[in-house]
Amino acid sequence: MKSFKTFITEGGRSRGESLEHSIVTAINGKEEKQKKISLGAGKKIVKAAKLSGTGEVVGDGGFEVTSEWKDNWPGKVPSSTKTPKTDIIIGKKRISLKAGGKVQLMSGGKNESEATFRSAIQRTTSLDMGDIMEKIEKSILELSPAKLAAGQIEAEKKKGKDKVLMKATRNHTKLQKMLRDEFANNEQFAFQFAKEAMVGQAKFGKKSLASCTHILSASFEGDDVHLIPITNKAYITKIANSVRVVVRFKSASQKKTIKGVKTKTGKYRYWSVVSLIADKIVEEFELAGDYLTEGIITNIIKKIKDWVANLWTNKILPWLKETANNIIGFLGLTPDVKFNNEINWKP
DNA sequence: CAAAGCAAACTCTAAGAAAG
DNA sequence: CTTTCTTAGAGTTTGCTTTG
Repeated sequence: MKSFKTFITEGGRSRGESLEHSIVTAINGKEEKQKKISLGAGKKIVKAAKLSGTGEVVGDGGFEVTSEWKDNWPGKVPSSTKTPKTDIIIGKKRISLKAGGKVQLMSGGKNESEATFRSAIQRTTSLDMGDIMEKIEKSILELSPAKLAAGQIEAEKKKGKDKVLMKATRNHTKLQKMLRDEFANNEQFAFQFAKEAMVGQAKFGKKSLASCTHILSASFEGDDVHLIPITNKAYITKIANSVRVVVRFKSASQKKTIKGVKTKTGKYRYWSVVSLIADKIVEEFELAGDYLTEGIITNIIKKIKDWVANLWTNKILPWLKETANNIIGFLGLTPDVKFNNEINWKP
């Protein structure tokens, strides 16, 4: 018989968390049935991803952020922002599990967004970073910290009376457009921003248990399994290119406890967030093809050989001469991957 | 010890797209 | 032309930790 407490926590567990437990119990011996997860899903994932070693589910507590990250808060970094990217550890792999179709990579408030932005900028060497980046940063700094509105946010927006709320809303529109443009036009920036949101190396440090080394994606049924090391630039590029940037409010109803009963006051607290949403993460894997999961170099060479064989004579040479970027674009890699020393260009 | 603060899961909705 | 399906976008709830 399960204790009441166990019953409660199981009920309260999200589907993603349940799948974490399916996987971990599967690899540790006997898979335990989880709510909303069919028994066997964990085992299927373990097998398909070829996982080995002992598994554990990583809890929330006890992770510290780097000083680079801390700088973006005026005082203490709130512990609620310190959720690790790693969901489960199996053997030496620190795995972030992305289950189901839609995945939210981040949904950070002002300081979290600023921290992510800065870490991305610092890791971007692209030259075309004009004043747009300054504008974005300024806009991020204008994001709203939590405030209290008279009623529900949407209704207050319609009324238009709350000046602070209206100003913040205009800023959201502006910032969202700038970020979307930048994601579309500056591949390096998009890459670094999305990577940090997924992996957390700047936030927690490379060696921290809270930053992940692998992304594991699967359906809740245990199908469509992909285990990708975060060193796979082609994969992160794919995600960065398909991610949707959303700048918006989050809100929560204010509650007061009157004589032991929680009652809504009618007011709502709201704050700005920057979200990164990947809609069809599994399909992205399929589209990206097998060079994601297999030896990347081998497949690049194969790809080049096929390509060269077909097109060398009439198209390639002039095209190649035009700009090195064409090669990079074709391969779907980010520019700082060095590969041309090792490849025999002849078919 | 209530309230603030926060992320993430969960849920609803408006509006366009597709089907009948 | 009407109904149904899909989905982008947004609000709500949950479950913590920290603060005053």
